[in-house]
Amino acid sequence: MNEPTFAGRVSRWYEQNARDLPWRRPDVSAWAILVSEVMLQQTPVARVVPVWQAWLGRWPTPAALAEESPAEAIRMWGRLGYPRRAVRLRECAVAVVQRHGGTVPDRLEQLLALPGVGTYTARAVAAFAYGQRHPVVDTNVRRVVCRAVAGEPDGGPATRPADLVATEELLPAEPSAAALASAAIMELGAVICTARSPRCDACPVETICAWRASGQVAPVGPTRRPQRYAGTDRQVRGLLLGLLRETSGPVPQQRLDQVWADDVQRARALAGLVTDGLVEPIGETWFRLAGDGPPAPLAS
DNA sequence: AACACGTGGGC
DNA sequence: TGCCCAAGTGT
Repeated sequence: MNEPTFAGRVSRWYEQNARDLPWRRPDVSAWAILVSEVMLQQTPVARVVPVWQAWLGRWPTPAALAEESPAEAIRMWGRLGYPRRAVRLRECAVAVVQRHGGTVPDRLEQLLALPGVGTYTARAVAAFAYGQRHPVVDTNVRRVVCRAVAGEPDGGPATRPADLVATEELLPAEPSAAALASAAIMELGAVICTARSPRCDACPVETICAWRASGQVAPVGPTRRPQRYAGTDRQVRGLLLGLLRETSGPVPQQRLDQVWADDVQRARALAGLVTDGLVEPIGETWFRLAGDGPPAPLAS
C-alpha cells in the first residue's frame, strides 16, 4: 500500500471540510464560475457571496450581461472594490458572445484573451468549470506549495513560472482529480495554511510539510511595501464613484467638487475614471456613470 | 518590474 | 488609530 500523496491527503481533507460556497455546487455554469473568480480577485469570500447571487440572478448568462450598460454593472457590483472589474466583466460577456457564441470557452488561450481574465482566472475556469488538468496558482496555492515543498515561509510577491511547475508536479494525472486537488490546495491555503497564523495542528499534510519540519522559519524581511490608502487617488476615485453610483443619471461637476478639496488631485482622479471606462463626461460640466442613460448628444 | 487599482473587517 | 490584509489584472 502506497503512502497517500500530498494531493491525495489534501483532496481527502477537502472532501470532508470544504466550505459550502454557492459556486461550488453541482450544475453551476462555467459563466457563474467565471463571475465568481473575477469577484474573488483580491476580495474576501464573505463579501462576494451575496453580490454573486444577485448578479447571477439578474444576469444568468453572458448574453444577458452583454446587453446591459456599464453603469448597471457598476451599480450591481456594489462595494466589492476595484470597480474596473465590473466594467471588464461586462466586456468579457460581450467578448464571449461575439467570439464564442455566448458560451464560455474551454481553452486556456481563449480564456486568457478575455477582458479581466489573467493567468489565475483562466486556469481556474478551465479546471473548475471544465475539469481540465491545469495548475491553478493563486496566492494561497503559492504559499502552501512554497511551505510544504520548499520549506519557505511564503510564496513571495509574484507568481513565477516555477510556481506553476512546482504545483503541476503535485497534481494527480487524472484531470478531474487534478481539478479537485487544485481546489483543495487553494482551500487549504485559505482556511488552514494562512499567511498570518497557520493552524498546523489541523493540517492534513503536517507530517510531510517541509516548512513544519524546518521549525517554521519566519519570513526574512518585509514581504512588501504597505499599501496606503488615505489621501491617495484611489480614495478620491472611490469617493467620486460613490457619488455617481448613488445618483441616477448625470451629476454636475459642482457636486463632484465637494467630494475632495484638492482640485488637481480630484481632476486627476476623475480623468482616470473616464479613462478606465467607469465614468463619461456629458458636455463640459456634467458627468455620469458610463452608459447611464441615453447616448450623450454629439458635440456640434 | 513596479505600480495603480477599492473596500471593509480584524487586531 | 492605523496597519495588514483578501481566490489578481493591466500597464
